[in-house]
Amino acid sequence: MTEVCREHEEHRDRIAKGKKQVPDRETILEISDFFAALGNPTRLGILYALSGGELCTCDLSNITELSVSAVSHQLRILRDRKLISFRKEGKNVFYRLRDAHVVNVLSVALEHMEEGAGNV
Amino acid sequence: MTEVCREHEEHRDRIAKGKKQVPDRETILEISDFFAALGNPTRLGILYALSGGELCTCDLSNITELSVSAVSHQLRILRDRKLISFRKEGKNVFYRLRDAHVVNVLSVALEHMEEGAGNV
DNA sequence: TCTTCATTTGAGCAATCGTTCAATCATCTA
DNA sequence: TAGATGATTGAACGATTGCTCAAATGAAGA
Repeated sequence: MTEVCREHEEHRDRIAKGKKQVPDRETILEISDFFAALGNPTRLGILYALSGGELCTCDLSNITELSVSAVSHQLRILRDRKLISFRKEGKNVFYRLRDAHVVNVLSVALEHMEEGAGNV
Repeated sequence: MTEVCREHEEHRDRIAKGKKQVPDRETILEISDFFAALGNPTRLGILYALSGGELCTCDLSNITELSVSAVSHQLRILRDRKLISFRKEGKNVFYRLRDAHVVNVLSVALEHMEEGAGNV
């Protein structure tokens, strides 16, 4: 690490330019946390399911075909990452997508998949 | 898992609706792989750096302040996930972002961060 | 050819992740 | 109040991740 490949000026220039593009460490960590939350099949399934409207924990357990406990653990992660919010009604807890950005990101990802990222 | 909370019809209806929103298993895995690739600070830093133009492995090692080996391992993951492509020039290998979707996704994520996902 | 430099690769290891299981909490109803 | 039901929590575990280190590969120049 830290060594520039040779003493070529072009390397130093490129490095300086590239460095400018990288957000500060804290922002990087926030954003990668956000993506990491989406980077799991169970959580992604939960989010897609919620895009059709609010659902309670056991509904999500049913849809994902995972234990209520497993789903609850994942819901906590999605809550912590601010991707979903919830309301309590009697014994049930209903979850919903927290904002439009989640939906946007999901659709851009689908584009990426569909537009032949798999071939080319 | 699998049990509907009670015998309420509304649960069955919601579950049916939620299920319809979830893409098939294979698509879910593809998309979550895509997000998982973005869900790591090192890889995210690499992608942001590359948004300023192509860079070689040792440039990226310098920018990320990680060993060349560590960067190379992460570059392979980004290559496998089709997020970047590369060209060889002499002893160097120059990497670049593969398509506009990556940039789109990154900007939507930034929006999500900036628009007070951290508070509310 | 031999050497050097940029990069890749594979083994190894600590840290993290995702699930299960059992226990607990919270709310409703009898 | 007791019992039932929905949800959460924490421990435990195997699997995966991300790094380091050492070795291997590939290209350029002496």
